Amino acid sequence: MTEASGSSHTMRALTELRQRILNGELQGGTRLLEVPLAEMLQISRTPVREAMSRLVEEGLLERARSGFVVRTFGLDDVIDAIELRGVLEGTAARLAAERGAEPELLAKITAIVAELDTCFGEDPGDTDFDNYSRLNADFHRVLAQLAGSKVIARELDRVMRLPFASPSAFLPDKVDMVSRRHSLDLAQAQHREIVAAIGDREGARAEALAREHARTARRDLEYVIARKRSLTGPVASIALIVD
Amino acid sequence: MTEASGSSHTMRALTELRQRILNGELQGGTRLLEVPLAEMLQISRTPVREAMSRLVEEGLLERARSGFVVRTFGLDDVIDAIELRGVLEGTAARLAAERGAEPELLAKITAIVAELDTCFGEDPGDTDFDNYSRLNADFHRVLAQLAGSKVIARELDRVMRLPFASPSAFLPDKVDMVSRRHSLDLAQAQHREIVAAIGDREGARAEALAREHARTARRDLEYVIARKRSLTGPVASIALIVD
DNA sequence: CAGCGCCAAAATGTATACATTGCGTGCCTT
DNA sequence: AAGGCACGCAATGTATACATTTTGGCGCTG
Repeated sequence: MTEASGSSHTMRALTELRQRILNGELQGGTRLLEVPLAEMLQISRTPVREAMSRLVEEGLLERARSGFVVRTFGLDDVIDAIELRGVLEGTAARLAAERGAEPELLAKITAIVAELDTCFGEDPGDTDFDNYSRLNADFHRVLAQLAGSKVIARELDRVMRLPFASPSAFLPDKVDMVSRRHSLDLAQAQHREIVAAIGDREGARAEALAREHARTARRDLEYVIARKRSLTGPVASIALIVD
Repeated sequence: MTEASGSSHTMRALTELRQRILNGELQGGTRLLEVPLAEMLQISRTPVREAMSRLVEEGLLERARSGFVVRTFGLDDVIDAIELRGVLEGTAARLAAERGAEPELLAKITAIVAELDTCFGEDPGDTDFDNYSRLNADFHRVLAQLAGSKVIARELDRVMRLPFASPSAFLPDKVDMVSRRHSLDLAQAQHREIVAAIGDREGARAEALAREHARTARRDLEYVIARKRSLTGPVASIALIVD
């Protein structure tokens, strides 16, 4: 939605490179050379450069003395990114409460929380993780908007784009669904509380709750890392990064 | 220091454009066209593009559907940026206290605070604003490092680069030095308290103090805006922006 | 008169050739 | 043999020509 959908060469290079970085194919510190990449993608250096430039904006690459390198993330950085997300979401929640959130957005996030409930079946094995993941991402997106601040929403968006700061990154497919379900129950209760606090204009409480929510996510991540042998899919990068 | 010193065409364009944006010559929302800029700077479109791309990274420009526009900042955004800075510096201070700051950095920031004292002469009119401004920037830079987190330092750096979020942006030359001096006294007292709280490992207190410090900066800004007729120099952009 | 669609020109996207820079290697000098 | 200078390669920086997309306006039509 935020992404310009263009099918130009730049976009293809952007998508391709982003994927390879998130996959872990391109490890942190790897220098990206324009010519080999251009040859690999069968395009000229120009759109490659353009794509790399945008990946710097996204925080996945860094500019070196000359050229670009893949940004390095260690376990410490992962933890810090989640901490940061919690702080920013806390701020968003507090400001939403203090300044009074747009009723429309408040209704929207309430609806999302309600819909999240439908992902939880009777049986723990019955949880709709995919749907939860999508709705959870929506929750955090709307939360970012609730403060009604372009500046804050923008920085929050930046942080969430860091490959692991996203709250949906910790929902791997096949990992011990029963105990994951436990985490999600807790997270869902927190969603409810955060929205309630904003509705009640209790800024400080909303902020504290949002921070706690992120702390839960961090614990989830630590759990995932601890069992990373059984991981596949979108979190593979984390498994590689923290090796 | 962070800035690559290169004297290439790209760097020249970057410097030139940045200056014109901060000057207010290029107002928010202005679309930047490559060809006219290239002609103006007597260079080709390539380095112009490159420079604009980097200005997106700095947060001064945005990418539109196609091309670039100068990012728009309103008074609300200015306030939010300062709020955000306070939150991030608060986080840095808290983490520094919780995790234990590097003694070397702690010594460094203590020295900066001490040196800041030397800027205050007996007479209010005797204040060395320039030196204060420089040291104050150092204080905030070191504070950003104290958390020992690349991720947090990076985002904080981003926010501080926003033209007005920087705590040194509110020290215009000729404006009512006596009452400015009052603000600086307060700010300096806060500097001291923040460092003390970090040294004492009082995370929550350090966080609260850093936030309060930013709130002081916001009040300073509001004061500056209120009297903006008498402004010149680096804050001229604010005067334009909030008109 | 409003709305739709198409055309032209202006602006960006892309390719490619050439310039410059930085670094490593090897030879020459002492 | 060791040090330094120079040459050359490889990579990015820059210019420019060409392709594609976007946009705004004009005229047609309902």
